[in-house]
Amino acid sequence: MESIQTTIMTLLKIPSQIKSISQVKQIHAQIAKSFPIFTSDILSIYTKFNFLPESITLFNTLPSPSIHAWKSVIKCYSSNAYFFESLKCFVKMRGIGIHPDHNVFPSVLKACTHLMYFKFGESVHASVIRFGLEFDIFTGNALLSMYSTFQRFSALQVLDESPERMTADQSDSILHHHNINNYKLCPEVGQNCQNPSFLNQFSNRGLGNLRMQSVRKVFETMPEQDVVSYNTLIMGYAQNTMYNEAMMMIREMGNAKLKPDAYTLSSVLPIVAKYMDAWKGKEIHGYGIRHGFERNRFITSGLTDMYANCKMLEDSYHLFCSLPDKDCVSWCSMIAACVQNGLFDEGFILFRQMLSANIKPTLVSCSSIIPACAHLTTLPLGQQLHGYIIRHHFDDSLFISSSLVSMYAKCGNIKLAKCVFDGMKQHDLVSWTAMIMGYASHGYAHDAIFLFKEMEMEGFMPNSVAFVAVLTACSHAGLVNEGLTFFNRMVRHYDITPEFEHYACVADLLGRAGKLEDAFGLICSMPENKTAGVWLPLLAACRVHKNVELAEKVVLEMSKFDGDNVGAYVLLSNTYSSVGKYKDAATVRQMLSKKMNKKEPACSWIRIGEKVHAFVTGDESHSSYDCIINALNILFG
DNA sequence: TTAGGGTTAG
Repeated sequence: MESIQTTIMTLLKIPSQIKSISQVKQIHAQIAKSFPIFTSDILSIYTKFNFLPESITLFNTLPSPSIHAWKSVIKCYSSNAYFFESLKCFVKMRGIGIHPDHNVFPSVLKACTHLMYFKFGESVHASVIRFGLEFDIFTGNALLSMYSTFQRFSALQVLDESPERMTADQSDSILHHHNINNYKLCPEVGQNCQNPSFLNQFSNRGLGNLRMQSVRKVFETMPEQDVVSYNTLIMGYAQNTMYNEAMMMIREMGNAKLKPDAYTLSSVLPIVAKYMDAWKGKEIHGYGIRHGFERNRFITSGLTDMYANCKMLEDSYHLFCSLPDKDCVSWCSMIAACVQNGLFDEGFILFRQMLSANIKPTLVSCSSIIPACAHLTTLPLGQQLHGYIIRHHFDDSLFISSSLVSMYAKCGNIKLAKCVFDGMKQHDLVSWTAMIMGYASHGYAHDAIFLFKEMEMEGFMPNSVAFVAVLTACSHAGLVNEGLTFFNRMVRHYDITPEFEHYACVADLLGRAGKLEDAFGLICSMPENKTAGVWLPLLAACRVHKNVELAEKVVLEMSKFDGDNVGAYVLLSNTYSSVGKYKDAATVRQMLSKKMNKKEPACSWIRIGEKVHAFVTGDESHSSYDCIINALNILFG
């Protein structure tokens, strides 16, 4: 008996010597029989292994759990992502008058952060101050993380309702006299963040800046900061698109003699990707290799994404291939890299390879590959994916629904697109825009405009993409006044700087309506990006309205940056022909035939059944070539 | 004891 007791005492004093959960269970069984006084120690060992069911069962057998037992179970709940239960336990503990300590607050604050319990988190902060633990580095870091997360949603309230202004008695009474069930998601955050007016609020970068200042204040009031403190702030800046500030923090980190770790690198990579700074990205990659982070999953996925964003797909793929154990995120990063760079077939090949490697598609991988179905107009594949999505209950996701709406619209089935849109429990700006664009591309301009106005009435503030959609609708339907009104509202009311796409839509709209000089003037007023995409529709309009003089001016403008544009010469030649200037048309055609040799011919294709039929200019190799030509002759009379 | 990845609309 004595020797068993000695062994158990030794193991309990050095729990790190216990190597498996079965050993814990053996010790537990022995202690439960002989030494119930050690039950609390066994509980802490169960929680060390994050073994939740055993921890809870054991905890429930304790007649009056100690602070040690309470904090073990609170931590265990939090570590297993049972955040609500963790907070309930914390409230119960406070309710019976047990004082929390520096071990328990980080777990509780983590639970508040994940649940987005904004006001409850503030009360916990007040309690931290009441117990004099605000200078504990772990608690401080947990607070920093909590406010950094909250700031993305409603951190102005952090500034206005700082718990530092509460008295100790106030904070204590909050945690003593409330019911955790009253702390459902506070209205500004969490699931309800789809609330449009709220979205509008935090889409403003200026406010985001102000919010991060409050997080920075928490950082500065900490008596000391470690790597976690810096990383938390850097992540906060990065997630708030305050990239310069994030980079500044890395420099400050160096001044504080702290070395960037894997967390730091994975926070910086999205910034480098955003700025398409491949040189800096390579530098980070090298630093990662030198410091042993080469296999870190967060870094490898960040690098894959960064290289893809910098249009260095080969580097992305090389890195991806070098990974010995690819998880679903590795696959998804590479698939998304292909799809976002227009390599839709390659995206599909990888998707199939992922399935062969027994990696099941997740919600995210599904939403990455659906746009490939949309662009390749492969409806059967898209429908198969939709079936999979329904079977796996991914269809509640806004990402999934928006991509499905877009896919069905692009594949020609606007009714199914509307069906998915109407079936959504809630909409966001992206899903509204997908549906508006669907209507616009199908020529249902009035439906698109109606939906755009409905979206505004619902309180959503349209962004530049939503305006592209509604302007496309106006352009396709020739709704000149409506289009110009939307364009002006975008600039004056919503303060959105027009981009290439907006100019292209309006120029096209004016051109189709015969207001050729207005269209020319608008394009000339563009500050940059006067590329072929914006001139060609005007040139097409010149042909329709037989305006040779303006067509020549347009081609002259285009020759300043794209002298070999075949489309421009075809349209100019056709414009000459339309007014009977056949000699000029022939001259342009001669020039064209010389340029054609330098150009890769365009290709179009159609899917019939399971087969894709592709056609290239001048290619007569298709087996049904004669039938196709006969059919075309019938169609064109 | 505290911090992190891939996704949707042009």
